Amino acid sequence: MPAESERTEMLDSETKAVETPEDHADELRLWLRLLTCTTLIEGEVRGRLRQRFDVTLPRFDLMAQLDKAPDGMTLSDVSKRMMVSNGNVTGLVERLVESGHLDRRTSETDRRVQVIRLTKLGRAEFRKMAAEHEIWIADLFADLSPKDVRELMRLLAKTKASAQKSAARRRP
Amino acid sequence: MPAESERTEMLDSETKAVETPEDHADELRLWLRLLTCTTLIEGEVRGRLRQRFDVTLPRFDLMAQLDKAPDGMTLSDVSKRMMVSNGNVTGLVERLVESGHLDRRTSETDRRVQVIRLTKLGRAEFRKMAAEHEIWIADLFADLSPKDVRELMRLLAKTKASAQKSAARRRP
DNA sequence: CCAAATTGTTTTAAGCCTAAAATGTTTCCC
DNA sequence: GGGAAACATTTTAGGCTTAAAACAATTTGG
Repeated sequence: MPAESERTEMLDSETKAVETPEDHADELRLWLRLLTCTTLIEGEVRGRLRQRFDVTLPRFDLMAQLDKAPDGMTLSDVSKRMMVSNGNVTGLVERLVESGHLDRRTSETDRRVQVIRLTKLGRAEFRKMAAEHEIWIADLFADLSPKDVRELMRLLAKTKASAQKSAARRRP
Repeated sequence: MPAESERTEMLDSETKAVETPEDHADELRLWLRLLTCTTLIEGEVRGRLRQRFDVTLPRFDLMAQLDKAPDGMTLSDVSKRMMVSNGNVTGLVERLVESGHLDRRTSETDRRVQVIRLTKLGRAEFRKMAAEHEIWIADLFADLSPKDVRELMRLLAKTKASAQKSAARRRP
């Protein structure tokens, strides 16, 4: 009679005080695997963007956000969407304005706010890159069946929700 | 009669020249979700490490590698395991030697090679951090059932293999 | 109205990270 | 043995990233 109890209350007597350190090895392994996958794919995409278009991944990501927002976005919005710090966006935008890919203007109605959008050049270049990028991604995931993809989507949605909940517990 | 053909050869006549751009939106969404999960969890872990132990995530990761190798590792080994550039490891190690967490020596048998290992201090501090870290991870994944965890492990293994294959196709 | 709180952005200081070139060492193989 | 190739690491130059502090503008509540 094995005493296996996965993720349930402990059943032995005097249970409250026992404080058995639970086994979290599986979750740890899962996290490392998740990280490996992301690092692997991200590195591959980074390299291809550099070789093929001489552009960095963060610049591409920022342009991708703006491509979805024809009327532009504020720096804060971009920062939240990209999940990076405000200061990070400031520098990134500076360089992309410099290179002629972005247009930046102060909001008429709130002078704190900077609104940025893709220039014509920026949009054209992004579209070209995005078309190839999509193919790279498809190739990187090529061995997953449509069912695998659906299932992964579902489980990652659950993962995201779980992590957000955990983060919120700490930072209410 | 829907013309849906998921991930199969195209069946229309004159097929070779047609070059229909396939739809890769699902894979793209999957990649973005994967990236979101990783960024979310990584950011959370980074913040907790900083607040709780005043240590950076890369330092923690490097120590984690060394903790598994009591006899030490070469810089190349570390670099491969962590999937970061060589130069990156050089700097990271410099700072950790400086702070007394790492010991570095030139190999007796091959003077090109630097072997690094945790010092007593480094190991002790790492163990303390790792214990809490494991709990954080478990909490971040807390809403996944054991079955979810197994299933995610399986699908991510498949993903990793697929991505590696794709990367190898490009860089033979 | 106006001080305090909030919000949006930039600045700062430090560290992380990469790709590519440079340096030093060993191995290969003729 | 000796030159070429391979290997391990460091250096370089530039960019990315963060947390925290500083600054600026707006909103809020007495």
